[in-house]
Amino acid sequence: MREYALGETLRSGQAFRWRLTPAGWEGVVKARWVRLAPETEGIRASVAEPVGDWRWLENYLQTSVDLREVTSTFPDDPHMKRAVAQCRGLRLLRQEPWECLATFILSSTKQIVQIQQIVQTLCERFGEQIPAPAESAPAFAFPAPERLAALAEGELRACKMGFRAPYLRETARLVSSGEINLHSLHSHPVEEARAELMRCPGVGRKIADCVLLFAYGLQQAFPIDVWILRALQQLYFPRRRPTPKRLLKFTETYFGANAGYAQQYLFHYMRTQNP
DNA sequence: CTCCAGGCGCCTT
DNA sequence: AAGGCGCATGGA
Repeated sequence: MREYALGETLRSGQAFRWRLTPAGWEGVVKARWVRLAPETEGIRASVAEPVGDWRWLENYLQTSVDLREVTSTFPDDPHMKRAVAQCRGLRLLRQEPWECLATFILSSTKQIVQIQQIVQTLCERFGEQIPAPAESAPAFAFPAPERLAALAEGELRACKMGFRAPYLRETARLVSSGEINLHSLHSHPVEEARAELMRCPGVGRKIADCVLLFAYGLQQAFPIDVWILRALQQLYFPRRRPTPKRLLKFTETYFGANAGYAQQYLFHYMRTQNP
């Protein structure tokens, strides 16, 4: 593994369950409690129970991705150069599809801190408790779709998710019933996979693209949220205001083979720039 | 107080 | 097709 900006990656708005403690970043991956701490050579990982095979974590963290190779495919313009300089070591995680889909349904018109709070409450109330060190806070798996589908809407609303509650509940039902199969999306063309995700209520183009990128690693996905919209308009279209359709076409052609990665660098660049 | 947040669904033109 | 608006909730 080469450079890895662990803290930047874990709190860059991709995943919402990582908390910084004096001992490191604590979170849950594939129903396992994990603590991560950066070291001079790599990342030190602690778990609650012994594991022999670490591929689940290497895959989640995407440690084997060569970032220089990725960023070398970015367009050669001053904005991307600055973004790359500012985001050195930033990576895309590879998350579990269900958790990613559910948490991004909860993300609409919410600030990242708020999303984290909602997700934490949801997991504490409805997730299975999992082994964690005694000195650590109790840990919970992300609730299975079956569990959320069986809840009353009011139980979800009590987690402060507001109007997103019926969206999450119905999506949980679609997934748990098998009407939508998240495991089969890997083998579909990206347009089909996107359309399938968008069958879920509360999932439009932006959230579908987040799931395609953050859970399936599809680099053709380029989520356009308010931050990216501002970035594109300010950096690439300072004079004219292109239509959303035109803007989408631009992102599909301009950012290259790792467009999804470029999007995450732009997002983080915009959010960490001047106030 | 108002404005906005990693949007979406639905209703008008 | 394109634009406007309401939706819960909380922070700035």
